Amino acid sequence: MATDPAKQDLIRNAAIRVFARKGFHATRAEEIAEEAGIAVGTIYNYFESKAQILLSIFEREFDEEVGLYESLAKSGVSVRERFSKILSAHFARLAESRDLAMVLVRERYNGSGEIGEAMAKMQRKMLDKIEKLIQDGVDGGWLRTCNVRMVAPALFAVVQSINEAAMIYPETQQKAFLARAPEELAALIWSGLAHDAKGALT
Amino acid sequence: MATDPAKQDLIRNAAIRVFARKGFHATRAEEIAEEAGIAVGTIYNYFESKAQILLSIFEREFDEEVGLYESLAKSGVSVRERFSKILSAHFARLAESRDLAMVLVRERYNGSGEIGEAMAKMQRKMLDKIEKLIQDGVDGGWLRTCNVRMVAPALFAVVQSINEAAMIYPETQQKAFLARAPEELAALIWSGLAHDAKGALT
Amino acid sequence: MATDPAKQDLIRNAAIRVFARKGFHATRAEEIAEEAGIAVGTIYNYFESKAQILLSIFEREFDEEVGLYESLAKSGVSVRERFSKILSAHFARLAESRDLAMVLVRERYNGSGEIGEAMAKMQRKMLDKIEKLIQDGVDGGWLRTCNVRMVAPALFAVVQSINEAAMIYPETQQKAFLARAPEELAALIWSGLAHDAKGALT
Amino acid sequence: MATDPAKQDLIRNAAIRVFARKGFHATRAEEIAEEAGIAVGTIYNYFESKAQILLSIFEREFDEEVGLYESLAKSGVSVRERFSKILSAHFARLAESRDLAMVLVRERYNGSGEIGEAMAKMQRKMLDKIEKLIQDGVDGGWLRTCNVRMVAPALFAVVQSINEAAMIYPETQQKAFLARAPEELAALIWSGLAHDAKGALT
DNA sequence: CATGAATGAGGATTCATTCAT
DNA sequence: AATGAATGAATCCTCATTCAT
Repeated sequence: MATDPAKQDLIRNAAIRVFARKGFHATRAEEIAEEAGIAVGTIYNYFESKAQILLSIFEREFDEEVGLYESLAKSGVSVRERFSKILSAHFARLAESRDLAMVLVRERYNGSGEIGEAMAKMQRKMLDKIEKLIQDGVDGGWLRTCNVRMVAPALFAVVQSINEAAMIYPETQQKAFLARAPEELAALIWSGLAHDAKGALT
Repeated sequence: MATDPAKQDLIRNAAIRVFARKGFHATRAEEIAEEAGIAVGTIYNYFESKAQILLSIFEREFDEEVGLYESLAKSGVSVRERFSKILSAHFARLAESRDLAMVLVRERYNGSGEIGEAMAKMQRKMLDKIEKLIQDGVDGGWLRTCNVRMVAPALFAVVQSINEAAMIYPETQQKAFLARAPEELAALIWSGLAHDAKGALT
Repeated sequence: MATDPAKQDLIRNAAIRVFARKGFHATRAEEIAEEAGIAVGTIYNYFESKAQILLSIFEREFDEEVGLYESLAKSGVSVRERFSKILSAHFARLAESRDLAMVLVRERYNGSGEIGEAMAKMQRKMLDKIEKLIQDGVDGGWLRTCNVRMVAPALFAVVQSINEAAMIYPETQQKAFLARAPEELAALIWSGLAHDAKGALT
Repeated sequence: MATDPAKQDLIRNAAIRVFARKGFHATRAEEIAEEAGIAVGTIYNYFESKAQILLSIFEREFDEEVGLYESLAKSGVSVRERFSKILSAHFARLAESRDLAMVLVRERYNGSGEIGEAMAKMQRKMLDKIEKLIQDGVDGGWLRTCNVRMVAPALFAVVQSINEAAMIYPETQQKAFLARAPEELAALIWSGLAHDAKGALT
């Protein structure tokens, strides 16, 4: 089992492109290899299975996002700013790679067996972070009292809905969505949660 | 190709249960037949393919939901009440069948080829309805001005997020989620969209 | 999983022929199917795996042989006659199917994992029977005292050596071997090779 | 193609250990390399293929055994002593390496194609030697008249049966088997099993 | 000579779908 | 219409072997 991280990235990124085009299940290992410009066998020098590639795509994304949450939690910035930062960072990443965004949305529940477990675990961890963020806001008086276990997934979903919208609407409208997304969503979320519902996040 | 609707339902409902348990791709036609208490071959007297079963599950759901929208649009009730009615109806259906809810969320993007097209089309249609609902609210002064193309999917996502939350959190907590969902989500959505953000939907 | 025993036999016998020709490992599932005049998939309606076919070949043989031992044990015939009967029966079966004989010899240790375990278990069971047969002979005064745990496998091996010999020597000499085998082996086992040995088994 | 005999031995011996553990077919070239403490590629500097390693294991063994026969044939010792010497030498080698013994028994028929031919050829050659040994005994009046083409493989098998017995019975009983083997087998071969046989080989 | 990552042919197994009964 | 055994295309993954470093 080889471990060169550059080649792992090569394969992972090729996989992202093909998964985005055809979906995880419809993608054959050969196609990933072709896209990466390598032989099929090489894939299996770097990943245990096709499913593991998918998992590693999610892991990498979640690690980064969770990392952001944790660094913000330590940074002492206000909850209001944390929301801003997170939304900006999130959509910046999405803008970077439409393919990645597509895969993250489409294949969220496509793991099965061990991989499915691992992916569910990651999502739970992610939600825990969001819950904590909201709870901090409530405790600090920035946000109204609410059921965090319910609001957290709702926020998570709202943010991801932009991806979904972009996928469903024609290609030409995708850019516009992403550009306006942070502002619009912030307004939606904030006005819904602000203690006295006074104004948007801006 | 036989058309007895009762048997079609038998098969469709069996499929919903198995898809919920194992996911669309991991489900074999044989398993659906077993669950329905019939032979594999019989499935193909009522559906062209496994994918068509999935499509028909979505079609039925979307038809019902879209029907509700349309009847509400003609009924002349206020936008505020329309939201109420839609959320109630939606969660009533979810409460009826957790399995159905699970399938609707998980398999949203699992169609490929023709079936994928058909499913995307349905979702677009659904969003159109929601957009129209919001636009009506804005035009009537009930809702603040917003980008409907963006807010519509967000609302759609918020509502579905409850399903996702229920799936990710352990079984024991699922009941509680569903019980509180309509109230909590209404508050979230309404306070976020109401023109002067004055109070919750209730 | 279908269970028609006739078709199971069809497949098993086809497998015996191909295994004899090419060896277990060099035989592709497709070849067995072709030989049986069916499609590959059908094999897997009747056997869990290629290895299971091999196991089932051995099981059937061992069951028959063990059955013979058990019926002889209950029959009250002398040990001397038991040897006679067993040798005759054994070589009669071999004469029936050279392919089967070949497979039984060649693939004795080719199982691995679970199948390997199962095959080793069968051989142990077989040896137990032979040990018991010899012990009875010793207890009854027909045979000299000896280490049954050692002599049993030796006898087992002697009998099987005829197969091996037939495999190694050219085809034309195979018939002759089998015809003379029971007599010659009985003499060897009973009296050894020393010039002044007492007499053959008859 | 390198020819350092020390490294060839290193590889061959590593292969013997792994073949004994997992069987020839289940052993990957990589595992042999690991066991030998070298890289996979190195194996192919010393052997043409994995099958060639197996062949070379057999060749070495057979050469030694055949050499023994030939030196005995020239030495003028009695047939009775030749048997003694051969059995002692054989079991001495077995005692030295259980792994080797295991491989010799298990993989006897696992060659295919050219390697299979070569291995069969060696076994034929071996049997020729044994046949000659027996024939000499018969001609010299030491052994009773018998069908040498049949008795030779039987003797060969009897001796190897000890390996098989050791493999099938649990590890703890293996030592005991080997210690008593020469005596017990000599008795069996020389005098058979009949109660009134004349006497053991020594 | 040694290395070990890259290669890609090869094969077992699966499973949606068909169709003879 | 119902059945379920038969079909065989499809695909993941393995692993012996090569060869650039």
